[in-house]
Amino acid sequence: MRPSLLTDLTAKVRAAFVAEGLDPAFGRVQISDRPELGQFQSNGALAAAKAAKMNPLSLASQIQTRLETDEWFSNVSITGPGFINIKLMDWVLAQALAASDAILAPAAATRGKVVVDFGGPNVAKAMHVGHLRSSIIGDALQRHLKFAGFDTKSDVHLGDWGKPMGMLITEVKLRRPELPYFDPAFTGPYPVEPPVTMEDLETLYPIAAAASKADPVRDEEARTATAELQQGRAGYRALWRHFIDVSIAGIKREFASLGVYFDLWKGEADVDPLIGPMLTDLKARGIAELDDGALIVRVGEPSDKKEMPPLMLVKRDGGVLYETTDVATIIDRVKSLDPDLVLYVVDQRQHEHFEKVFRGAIKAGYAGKAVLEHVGFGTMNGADGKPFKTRAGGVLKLYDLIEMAKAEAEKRLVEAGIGADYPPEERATVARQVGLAAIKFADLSNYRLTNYIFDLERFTKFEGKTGPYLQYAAVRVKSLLRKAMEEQARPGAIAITAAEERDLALAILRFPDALEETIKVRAPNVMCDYAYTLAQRFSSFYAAHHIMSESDTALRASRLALAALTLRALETALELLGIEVPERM
RNA sequence: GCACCCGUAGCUCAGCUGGAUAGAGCGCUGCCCUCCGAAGGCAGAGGCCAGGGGUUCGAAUCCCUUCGGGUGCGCCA
Repeated sequence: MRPSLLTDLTAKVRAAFVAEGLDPAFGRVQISDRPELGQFQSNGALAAAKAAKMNPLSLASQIQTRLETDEWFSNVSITGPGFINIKLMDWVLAQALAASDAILAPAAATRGKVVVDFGGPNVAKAMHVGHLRSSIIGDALQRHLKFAGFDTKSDVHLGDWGKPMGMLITEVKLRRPELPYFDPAFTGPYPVEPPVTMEDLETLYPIAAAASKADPVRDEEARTATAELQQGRAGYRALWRHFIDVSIAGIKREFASLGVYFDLWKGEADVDPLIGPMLTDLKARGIAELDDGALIVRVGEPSDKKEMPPLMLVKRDGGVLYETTDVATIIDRVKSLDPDLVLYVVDQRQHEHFEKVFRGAIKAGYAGKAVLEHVGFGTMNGADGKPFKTRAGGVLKLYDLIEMAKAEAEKRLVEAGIGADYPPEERATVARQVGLAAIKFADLSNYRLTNYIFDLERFTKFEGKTGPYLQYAAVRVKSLLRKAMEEQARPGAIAITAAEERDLALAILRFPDALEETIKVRAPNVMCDYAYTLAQRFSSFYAAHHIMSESDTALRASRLALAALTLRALETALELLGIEVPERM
């Protein structure tokens, strides 16, 4: 973990507690709730006094006496029942800022290996708003993990092996039975040209799904086709391969337009070869058992508040499920990557599924040293509070959502009179960056488990707590620094003198704490808050002190340096959230 | 029925490893551009933290319970 001002302070206060013969855990320091009393506070004396049956005020006083000898502190006071308030010398802030390069730079990968499983697009299905949260949150988390020094591998985990594949095969068969893929006597080679386009698949899938739901005969056909595909029927495999290839091309485009990156493009089908041996192994060791024709693993534990259904590996009809591929994927990842942690950024509604898979994998000894963790999230709802739908009641495609956001951003730019003189390409780029920032920040700034209401008009507003506001704040600093450059005004040594500088410095220096907290709770809204507070503090500073007209050149140089550092911290935070900052807007 | 998530300002949301006077944005009121980008800043009004019990010196935070909303519960993903 990278050190921060807060961790340094905690170390000092801990030392004071230890010197009093108390547990260092009591020395935890936090940002003060009462800024007029101090910049930081420690409430440890209260808890420590309780544990040691001491008087909290006299204990706090002893800690105070020890802390007062430290040259870092300009003031250590006690208020209330024993709160310790701390103010730092301004030179401590200046010194920390001078050394802040270390806290704002990415760390070398020394903290272990993490696999982040997110996105989860399905073959043949257009990506829709349901994929948005997983993609945005997962991407933000992988960026944070990489930056903080974890060897991180993201995997899109394509949905390419379940019953939807069987449904599609039967739908194509119904429409074009003459194709060689359906002729059992055909010995190949099968055509190289795909018989369907991405658009075809997107049309066919909902039809096939509806048919399956409405007609038990069709459903049975789909089930059979899925089983035959999984058992290796050549024509089906060849046709399925086309589905995959056509789909992946489209899916890659979608993720690229979102600015979301994956290290690995694996799918459920990739672990198919592992499934047979895995089932054999589980049966041989008596971990899996037959129950009513299906192969299951009982994963209930005595401590369960309610009965946990078993992990189902093979259905009565011989088909496997995503539970099966998920367990096999753990085997695959442990074998190829041997991670310390695997994060599954998937809708909270699948929580029980993951609980079963994790228990099964651990019971079978497949997880290696990896901690398996489901990072769930809530739904994105429409204005009515129900999961987001288009006006027509359908599912909104991700592509269309992005287009809407771009158009809305464009509208705002026109309203604000920005970019009228920009070249068309730059205008389009800025509209895209602003639209994406609006969507991403709105999504990420809510705690991931809460359901939130999607309101594009509100998200794209340039005022208030929005992505575009943060971009604006960063762009404004860039503009200031450009102007300084033109006027040959150079940044210099930072000296903290004014209240707004102090507040801004403290905000910048909180970056490592925001980073670590985001990772610890796997929740990017922490970093969103950091970025927003930082931008606000800068705005206050900027409004209170006119920099370029400052006649004291040392002071001007200091303030320029503070502005430059703010920009660096803000851009870094936004980058971790997957938000781009234009040069101007 | 059982389990999980949630209920905080008019609206949208933070805060939840217990700590002082519960925060932000929008909206509302009033100020601030002859000066670096006002998409901004400053100040203000607005809350029995769903209700009720309990633990504690101290509860929005932990426990129990009621009500209200969402989700899930063996052969879909």
